[in-house]
Amino acid sequence: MDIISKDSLISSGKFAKLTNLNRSALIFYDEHGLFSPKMRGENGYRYYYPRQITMVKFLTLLRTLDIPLKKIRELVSRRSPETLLELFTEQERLLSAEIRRLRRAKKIISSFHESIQEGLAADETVISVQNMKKRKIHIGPRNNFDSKKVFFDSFLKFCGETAQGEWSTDYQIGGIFDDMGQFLKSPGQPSNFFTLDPDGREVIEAGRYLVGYTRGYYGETNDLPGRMAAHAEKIGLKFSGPVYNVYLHDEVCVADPDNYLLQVFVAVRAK
Amino acid sequence: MDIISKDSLISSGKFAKLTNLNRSALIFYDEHGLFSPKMRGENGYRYYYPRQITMVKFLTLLRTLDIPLKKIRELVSRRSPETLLELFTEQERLLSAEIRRLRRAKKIISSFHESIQEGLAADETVISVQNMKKRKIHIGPRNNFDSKKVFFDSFLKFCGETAQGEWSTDYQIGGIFDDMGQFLKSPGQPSNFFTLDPDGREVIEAGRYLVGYTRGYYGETNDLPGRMAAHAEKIGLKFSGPVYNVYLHDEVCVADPDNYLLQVFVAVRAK
DNA sequence: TTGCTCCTCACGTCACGTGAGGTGGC
DNA sequence: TTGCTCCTCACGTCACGTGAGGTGGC
Repeated sequence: MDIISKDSLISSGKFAKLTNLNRSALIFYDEHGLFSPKMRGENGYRYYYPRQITMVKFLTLLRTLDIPLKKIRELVSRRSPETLLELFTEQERLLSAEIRRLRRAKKIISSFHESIQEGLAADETVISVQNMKKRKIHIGPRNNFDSKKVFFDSFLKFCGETAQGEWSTDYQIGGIFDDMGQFLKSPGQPSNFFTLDPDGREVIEAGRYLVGYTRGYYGETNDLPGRMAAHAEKIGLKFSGPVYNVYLHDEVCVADPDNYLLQVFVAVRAK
Repeated sequence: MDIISKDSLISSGKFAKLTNLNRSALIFYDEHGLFSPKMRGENGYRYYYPRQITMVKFLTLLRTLDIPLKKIRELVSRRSPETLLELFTEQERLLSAEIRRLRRAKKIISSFHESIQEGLAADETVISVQNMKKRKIHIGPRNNFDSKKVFFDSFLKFCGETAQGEWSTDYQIGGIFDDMGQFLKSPGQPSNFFTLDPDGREVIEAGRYLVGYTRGYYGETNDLPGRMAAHAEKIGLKFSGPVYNVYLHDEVCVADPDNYLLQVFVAVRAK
């Protein structure tokens, strides 16, 4: 209960408890000349005085604010209201930036979470018409699949270029084909890559889409293009606008490349 | 422009640029068996293949989400949609907790910012009536200033006890006196300490307060109590409710303890 | 005497970043 | 020949946390 010693000399262990600091932190500060006990016993014991709590409060406050010890050390002897206001203003900026970074991480998680779950719920055997909601995306430069370039050369180039710019390449990446004709002709070669970036400039419009799924490595669409075309024909729909390819399951959540889950969708209208 | 080599072998430097990773990170992953180039030249040069970008994207995504390499390593071979959903859910929690911590740090900064600026604007020579806004606080246990206990013993005890509980001792600390009589009688011995914690249970009510300032170390009020009593008498006000002591400038922003700036305020009414 | 507390090394953490010193390739 | 790129050590970072091995105090 009354852990304050009567003669006002406090051992390192007790002082640690009172200040809610780890004893090793106290020793660390002592060894690094930041904050030392007022007294040492003959046996080497560290003894603190109650009023030394103010220095501990100073240190723990600034550490709580993630201010590095180096800055704290510089500050100790130069403290002034003006210096502190300046430091706090700057630290506020750093904290805000870090919060933004973490929020972005959370957005990325949500985005993947949604895709992975959508993938788990998908029935690969079925081609169906679905209403899709509007999504923002960032579209990369037009791909150039000449005779020598293959899928991964273009993909790597897209990653390199988005990495150079301010665009995040962390969101899932998909491919766009100008129209169903192009997708049928060269299904492994999208005209552009895009990321499902919620801060992107471009959009995938909300609307009715014909949706199909297939499994396989990047660029492999198996018989899906043909099946989608046949299905549309059968139920009397015609395609409109670009064809989107999105990997709901990719290297992020599947170890075997042959099991990547591709979702293909394209807007449809009645004929 | 075309940094993709024609034979699809990419040196570590080029691959680093394409993936927007530092070359040293690539080497680090290689050395730690997380991700290695598909080929080594006879001279030891690392050569990557374009399709290795998928592994880099996997790694950088998870690192962006602040997932430690240890977990990533465990995950690599056990990836599945379910595992990933679980990991993401947990990481979301961690990120949220960290965001809360940083937000709290920002709140603390704002609080100090306000106090420090108020202190800079204060005129110590003047006692005045001011309208104060409502503030939330957390009030500690009642102090026990018996014959042997001095200011810092009580203060330390307060810090120790708030540290044990869920209360933050990082916000500024002030003292409360039951009424003006008690403050006049023993101005260095507040009946309770409190923190200016915006998540506190108790409040300082909004209203008209008589406000005075003085400089000095903790517990030193100089002639302020008397001056405040005299001033109230002179302008025909009577005191109501507790007397609050708050250090606008303390060890956080002032190196010399004799320059700590104390603000004292107490609600007043017309006689 | 038995715990409990205190001490001082010394090493581990985490994911790289940064030279130093030297070599290979166009 | 001159840069440029690549290599391999090896050490630094940051603020402690965690033993190991031993001693002091009630």
